[in-house]
Amino acid sequence: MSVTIHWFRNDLRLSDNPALTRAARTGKVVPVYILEDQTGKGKDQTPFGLQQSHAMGEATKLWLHYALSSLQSDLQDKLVLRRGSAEHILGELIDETGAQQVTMTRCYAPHQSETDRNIEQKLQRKGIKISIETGNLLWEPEQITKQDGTPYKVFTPFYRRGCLAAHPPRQPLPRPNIDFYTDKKISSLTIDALDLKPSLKWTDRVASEWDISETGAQAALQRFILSAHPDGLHGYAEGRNFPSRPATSRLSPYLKFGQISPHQAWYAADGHFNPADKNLDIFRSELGWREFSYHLLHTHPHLKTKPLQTKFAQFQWLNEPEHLRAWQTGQTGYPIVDAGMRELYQTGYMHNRIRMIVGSFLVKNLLLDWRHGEAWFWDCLFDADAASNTASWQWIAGCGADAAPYFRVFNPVTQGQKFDSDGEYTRRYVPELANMPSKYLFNPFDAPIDVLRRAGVTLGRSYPYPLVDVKVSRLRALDHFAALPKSTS
DNA sequence: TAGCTCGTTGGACAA
DNA sequence: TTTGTCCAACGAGCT
Repeated sequence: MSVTIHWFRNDLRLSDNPALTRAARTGKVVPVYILEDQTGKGKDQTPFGLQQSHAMGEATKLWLHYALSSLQSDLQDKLVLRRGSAEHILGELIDETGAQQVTMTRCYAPHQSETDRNIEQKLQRKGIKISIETGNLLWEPEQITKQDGTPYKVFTPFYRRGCLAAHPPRQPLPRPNIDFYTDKKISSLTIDALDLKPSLKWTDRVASEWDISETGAQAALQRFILSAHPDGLHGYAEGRNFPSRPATSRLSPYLKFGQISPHQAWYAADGHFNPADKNLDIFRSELGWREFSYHLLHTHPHLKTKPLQTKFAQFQWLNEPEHLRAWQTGQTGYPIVDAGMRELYQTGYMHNRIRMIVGSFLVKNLLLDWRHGEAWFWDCLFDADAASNTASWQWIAGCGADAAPYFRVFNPVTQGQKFDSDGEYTRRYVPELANMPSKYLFNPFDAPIDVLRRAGVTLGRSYPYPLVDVKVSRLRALDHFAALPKSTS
């Protein structure tokens, strides 16, 4: 009897899981999830005193709790849950089950790649076959290079000439039939014993906004593909810019945990859309951005802590903890920024356009280190991903892979007027401004006193004064950025 | 090697 | 109110 251990990691799904399919084809399967205690490991000290570790954020833990619970149910309660070092636990399980093979999906975070290499060597020495399959990226990071063999640094050529010209992504696989290895002596922890659910009050409310399961992921994808214009893929090119509309896929957390594969998302519109449809093209290019982030992380393992453009290492960020706290808690005095930061805290998610606005505000208007923003998102966002989160923060800070001019600074007032013109999104998350007329909703500090009075707003009491003036702080940012040395890495 | 084009998402201001 | 132009400048990527 041939026994294979499938080690679940960021591939918490049964369908389109090449490594699990391989295990199922070989014989009996022992599915295992190992919670590796990373606290205190992989710490990376930045020059600004920011402690950045690879430990899971609170939102990640909460999502994982529910994701494992649904996976356990999908696997008919056969998922073995353990806690500790993966190398040690895989060794234990091999001894207990007599498994001759381990399958797993490739992960790309630098600390994971290192662990994988060690485990691969040790298992091979024991005569165990190990299969690491590509399941979570459409193209392997090292596979896409320029003609001279070096990695791309600009998205468009990476995606158009690199990815699209290479080969189409493989077609998704069906859910395999699994013959489980069963033995009462194989012990497993309960999900509660993994202690992933933070004891904070917000957790249940946050989790109730999502169906955290593989089925939930597929349902989200179907809703997005089949929704009528402008609330789904049919109106994606334009609709995705408006935070009050349900016009984005909201697949990011599912992709992060592998409850859906990018291949499934890539091909889901086939049969419903013209292959040349602009909306489909833009949606796929968003999947391309995810690939690009992994490509950058692969070529720059210190992406989380070190600016990709080395000239930024000397940048003089301000040290203003009260400003950081006001940004985190949605008390900056700029309603669109505060709405975004409160959406993040209340739902574990933030609309993409709003992410750019709050990011630009932190880095450009407040001149605070982008790594503070990255760390806060890492803790609060369900979809916080080792590649996308860091690459995107570097992008908005201007120190990453963005060739655009440094003077691009988002104006939180005009962005609000443009993309939330009726104020629906902003009023939802900043209810103390619910009665402000739209004309002054995004800049209540400009409103005449009688307008404020009628809206029941007292600046400094019911809603804060702005932390900084956007015009003044924009010019200050331009000065700082212009002073950077010309030559770069 | 030289030269050319282009770069996810912008803002301010003038006409 | 809308549209066009400039900001001020450079590296990536390709031919």
